[in-house]
Parts: sequence; structure tokens; C-alpha cells
Amino acid sequence: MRLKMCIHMVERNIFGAVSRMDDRLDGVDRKILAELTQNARIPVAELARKVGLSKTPVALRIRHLEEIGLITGYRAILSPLKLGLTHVTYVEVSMNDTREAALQQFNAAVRAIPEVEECYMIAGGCDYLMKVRSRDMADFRRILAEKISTLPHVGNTSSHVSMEAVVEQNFRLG
Amino acid sequence: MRLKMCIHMVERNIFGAVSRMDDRLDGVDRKILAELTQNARIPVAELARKVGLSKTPVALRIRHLEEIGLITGYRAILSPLKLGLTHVTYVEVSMNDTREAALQQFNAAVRAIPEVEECYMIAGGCDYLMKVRSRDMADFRRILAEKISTLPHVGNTSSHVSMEAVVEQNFRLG
DNA sequence: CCTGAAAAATTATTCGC
DNA sequence: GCGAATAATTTTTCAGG
Repeated sequence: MRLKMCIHMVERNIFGAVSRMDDRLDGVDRKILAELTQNARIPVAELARKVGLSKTPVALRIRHLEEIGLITGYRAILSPLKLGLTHVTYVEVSMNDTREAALQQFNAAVRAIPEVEECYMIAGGCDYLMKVRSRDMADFRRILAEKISTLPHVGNTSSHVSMEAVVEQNFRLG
Repeated sequence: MRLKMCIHMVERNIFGAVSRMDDRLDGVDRKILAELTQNARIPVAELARKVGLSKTPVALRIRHLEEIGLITGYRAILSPLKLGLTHVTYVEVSMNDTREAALQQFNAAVRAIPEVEECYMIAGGCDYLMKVRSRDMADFRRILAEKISTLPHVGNTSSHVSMEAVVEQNFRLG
């Protein structure tokens, strides 16, 4: 009870902001995260050997990293190539209403589109940039016409097609 | 031996292109992938219950999906917030040399920068768009100055700072 | 191609030190 | 934090439909 309260206290600083937790991670934690980030199914025994500790503390550290929310989950990574989903397009969306309520509506609607892999609101015009993954150009056109253009408060869109994936997804720690 | 040959044959069509495999996935495979994509550590027994089969065929299907390269691995997902890495910037890079050798050099160098989470070559000017994750604006400036501006054959760059992550990363199937 | 249960292997947890 | 013993899970195997 007392411990939990302590953890809560360090998570929010005096300004009420969520503080960084990474500066409390030592070298071993970093190694554990680096390994788990590359192979989520590595046995604790092997991980312990790699980081130079025994199983007990490594298992405890992993549990702790999960409990503080630093590890949010474990996921299988699929091959876009084998799925036939290699067509990547970045779409810039400009809004015709940039009031908070309109943005909230837009955000919620975007999150319901599975083809939108990422979406960020970009400074300097209150526009959005989203990454759309599709089967091919025809598939993208359909997604743009049916799902993106029809999002609430969308002004116009500008699409930028990828010719090559140089870095597909990088899970390494900064 | 004969089976393997057969598998090989369906992976490349008469044009030599890698063919899609997703249209050979039945509903059960899709369910398995959907689950594993959300929780890589789900026990086979529980997965079997969810998809309505016994453990044996589910374990075989998972192994098969791994062997054909559709599942490329399992990874722990970390919280950017807890890592103190919430600052996302998209950088457009235009090249002053767009010949193939220069592009190859650039690609290789980009892949060595851990802060570059994604990087795509974009049609319509042979430019690149990359997503950079940093601690804050000061951190980003350093990365831009020291790591991105100094990449081989870079002309100029244009940075677009994210104000809000609407969709951070979407692993759902298309 | 799937079922269901038994067997084997691996993995996680719990101790005293 | 260590290392061994214990306990729990999971994967594999196999006969049968």
C-alpha cells in the first residue's frame, strides 16, 4: 500500500506532468528491454545469461517493467510482404474546421480506420499526416475515397506514395 | 521434399514476383494472427478455445505461419511516454544526388540511426520522408544536426513537428 | 484434417543462503 | 542477487474418428 503510493508519487512530478522513467532504468533494465524488444519470447533463463544475472532478479525486473507500464504488451509482428500489404502512402489532410470539437471528432473517426497505421497532428497549419497501408494503388484509392475523404471536417488531402521502404519499423530504444 | 517444392512454387508466380499469401489464409488463421498481433504470449490452449479448435491444429498453424515467414517475430512493445520519447518529428529530405549508388549509400546510413523509426522513399522528386522520435525539441535538433543533415548526399531538410499522436501504431490486419 | 488425452520438455516460481 | 528444488505450463506425441 505504501509502496504503491510511492510509485504513484514519482510518476507525477510537482507540475502534475508524467515524469520520465527511463533515467531510473539501469544498464541491466536497458539490456532486458533491448532483448525483449527484439524477441518477446526469449526464456528468462537465456535472458538472465545475456544480461549477466540469475533468473530471479531478471524475472522480477520484467514484472516490474510491466507493472509500471513501460512494457505495454507483447505482439507478433507480421510480414507486410507476405500479407500483400506493401503499398504505403502518406496522406496530408487539411481541415476546414480546426476548433477543438472538430479535431476530437476527427481523431475518433481516424482511430476506427484499420488501414491508417499512424496518424499525427502536425504543427504549422493544424493539419494531419497519416500513414496508410494498402494492397495496391487501386486499394488505396478506394480507402482514400471511402474512408479518408469522408472523415469529419476534412478540407482537402494530398497523397505521397512510397517507392521503397528504407526503414519499415524500428523498435530500438532511443 | 515434394511438399516443400510445392510451397516454393506457390511463393513465386510466373512473373517471378512474390505472390500474396493472405488469400490462402482461412478464417481460423486470420483469427490466430489477430490474437497473436494483440498478445504474443497467449497460451496455445486459450488461443485454441478462442478460435474453436483443439490445441494440436492451432500449434501446427502457428508453426506454419512462422515457417512461411508471415509471422516474422514477437516483440515487446514499450511505452514512448514512460521512456520519455514522445517528441515525434517528420523530416522531409531532398537529395542532391538521386543516382542509384547515392540512394543506396543513403539508405544504408539511415538504417544505422536508431532515432529514425521509419523511412520511406517518396515518389515525385526522389525525396525521403522519415519519422524521428526524440526526447524533446532540443534532442531533435541535435539528432537533425549531427545525424540526419550529415547523411550522404542530403540536399536540404524540412521538419514537421507532431503536436499530438492520434494513432501511435496500429498493428491490425488490413 | 481434427480430437483428446498422455507423455515429455521447458519454463516460471519459491525457497534458503 | 545466487542457485537449487519445486511447481506450473506448455509443447509434442499418438491412437482414433
